[in-house]
Amino acid sequence: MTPTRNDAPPVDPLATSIRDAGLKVTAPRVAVLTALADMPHVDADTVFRAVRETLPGTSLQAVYGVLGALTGVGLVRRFDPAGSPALFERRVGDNHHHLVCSHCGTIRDVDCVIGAAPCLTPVDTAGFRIHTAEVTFWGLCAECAADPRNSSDPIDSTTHTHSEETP
Amino acid sequence: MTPTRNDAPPVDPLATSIRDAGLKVTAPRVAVLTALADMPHVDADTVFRAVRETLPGTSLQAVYGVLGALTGVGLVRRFDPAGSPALFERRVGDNHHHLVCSHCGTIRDVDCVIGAAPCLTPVDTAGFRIHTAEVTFWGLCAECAADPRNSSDPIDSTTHTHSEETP
DNA sequence: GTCTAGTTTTGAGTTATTCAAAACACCACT
DNA sequence: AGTGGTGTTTTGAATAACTCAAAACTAGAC
Repeated sequence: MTPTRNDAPPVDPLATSIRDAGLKVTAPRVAVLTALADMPHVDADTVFRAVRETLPGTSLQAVYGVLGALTGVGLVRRFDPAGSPALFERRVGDNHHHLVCSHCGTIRDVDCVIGAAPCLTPVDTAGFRIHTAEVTFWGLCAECAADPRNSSDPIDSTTHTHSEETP
Repeated sequence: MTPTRNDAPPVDPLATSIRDAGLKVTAPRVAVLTALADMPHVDADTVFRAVRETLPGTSLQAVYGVLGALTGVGLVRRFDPAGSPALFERRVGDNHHHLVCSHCGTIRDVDCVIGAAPCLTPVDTAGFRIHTAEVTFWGLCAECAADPRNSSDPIDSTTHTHSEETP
């Protein structure tokens, strides 16, 4: 215990990162970043519901706006798997990739061996000035692969719901 | 010239491929495949407008249905770049990848060095049974890179329109 | 404390896509 | 060649995920 005067304002690393990125620090922004700290890959609506817990009255549009702003300055990364709404994550700057379960939609990060983007370059770049190589691995997660019902699961790019089906 | 009897019915390779895939051969299906033969990466609406030329009265829903069916049997490949509607292509079975211009949305195919999917495997598969590695390269196409206005074009994943901006 | 550019709210609109029921047509069989 | 039945397509409507715009608000520079 050090019951001394406390005149040093608590430095909130979240607020600092927002400010350092050149954005104004606002409650919705802090709330969105906080929500993303708990949940690795979430869509805008999930962020919205999480933000509402701590900051009721926040609008969904504000969440879209905040996510857009944070993504724009590189504090958040956006990732659009086919058949799913856009997902957002705080892990940023390491150009990692994603494993997506084509049956239940679960997502796992996988490290990029190279680290920096673009970690890959095509043989023929067709004159493009490439800045990113986005890699998405599709497959069955351990859980879905273990379920005998999925043993012959095709590449059904339409069924990315997180549902359990009853036989 | 061999002006002989012609009693062998003309074998339509398109119709044959559809039938061989286990689907009924219908006019909309042939029309969609024909349209895709001309256009490498198009969205459902573009296919729809092309199909209408030769087969008026075809509904957009039919086009969605046909594209879904053809994708399901592997005659067509679907690809969902972030910020764009789903695109369809007939080039199939070679696991090729895509170059996307983040400024104008132009898409170019790039050969997969390996050929078969998954052409890549992450170091840690987290127990996933991976079947595909989907690689998308983002950058500026030669044309957009040449335009000095785009020389500092950021990774603006929101501007994938095929528009020209007037200064 | 005040001002102002940047944010958020409020309210509405759009786009891409899917669902469902009824009409229709391909093609296996007679 | 006709016919039946299942798979397709049409018709009509609904939905999810996002975007736009104007008015109200507020963080932070002065």
